[in-house]
Amino acid sequence: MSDPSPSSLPPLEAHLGFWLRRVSNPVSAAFARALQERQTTVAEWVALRYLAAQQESTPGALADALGMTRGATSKVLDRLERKAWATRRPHPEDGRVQLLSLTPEGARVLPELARIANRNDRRFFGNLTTEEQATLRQLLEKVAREHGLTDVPID
Amino acid sequence: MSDPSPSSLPPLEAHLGFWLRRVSNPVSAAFARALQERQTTVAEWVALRYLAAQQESTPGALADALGMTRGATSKVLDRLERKAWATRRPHPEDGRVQLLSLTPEGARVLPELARIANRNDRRFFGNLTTEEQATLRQLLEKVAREHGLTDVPID
DNA sequence: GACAAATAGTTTCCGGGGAAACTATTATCG
DNA sequence: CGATAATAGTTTCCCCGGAAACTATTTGTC
Repeated sequence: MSDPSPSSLPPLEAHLGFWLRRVSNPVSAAFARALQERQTTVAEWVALRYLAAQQESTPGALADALGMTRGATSKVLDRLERKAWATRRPHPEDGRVQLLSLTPEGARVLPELARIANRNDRRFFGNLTTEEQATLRQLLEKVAREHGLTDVPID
Repeated sequence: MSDPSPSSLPPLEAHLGFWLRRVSNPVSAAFARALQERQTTVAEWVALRYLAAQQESTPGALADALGMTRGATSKVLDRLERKAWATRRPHPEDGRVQLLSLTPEGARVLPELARIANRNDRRFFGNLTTEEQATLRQLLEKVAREHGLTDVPID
């Protein structure tokens, strides 16, 4: 808590950010490799889930939901459109806005992708008890909430 | 059954991997931006910290510690050497191995980088109680341990 | 109404990391 | 001993995402 003396060695204490990366990166990497078998990225999966829950959304709202920049989100939408899993069409009243829709084909692949996500989650967190899983989720949600990272669709 | 309507799918927020990414990515991104003021990446910071704790290590061991591929680790070492924060020298007995060392200059910048890391950690996790921080760390460590993602290697 | 500011989205450029090919050295085993 | 496998590291190629510049549209202000 109190800052150490300047002459002492640098505090090599494990930061929580370190442990988050330590766990999150391998989990996401494994998930990414699993999704690759369906030619899909993690961002595309999250975007698809969002579009399934939020009809008539926009790229800006999707960017907030993904926790990504609008530029990166634009490219995610390019890939989804190329696969015909989502569509963009102009807003009828505001010429700046694009309206997003999930295609039937996009909805069709969702269950398979969800299966991959479930498997990956079980693989990494299956050894935690139900209570531990709930605690971990609550703590992460608390941090997210207190930093405005909660633009997740409430379905 | 076979009703693939999106509402029948488990909610996206059910996955712990989702919440991990949700929190970890912004934390790491903010950290990366802060480190940029010292022309340093997150991987370089972790590598530096590792080299300070593990004298006479090797690129392979460092790769394991970073949770990165050997190729990526090789490039991290390139950057550290270019900044004269670390050195590579051939192993005297095994011609395949490189021995790594932290330079005095590298040791000198460590406290400043640690200060940035501390600030970032406080910013994101300062609102958690001491107990919550400990719990979060324990849970993350447990997941890491059970998947061979150990922190500092045991000699 | 005209012009500046704000908003939405896209594009361009660049850097970091993964996968796999590649080089070099050491270990294995017939 | 010699061929092959295994190990350590590096390099090459590619994809993804961020930052910032850019286009287009709408809003605000006088």
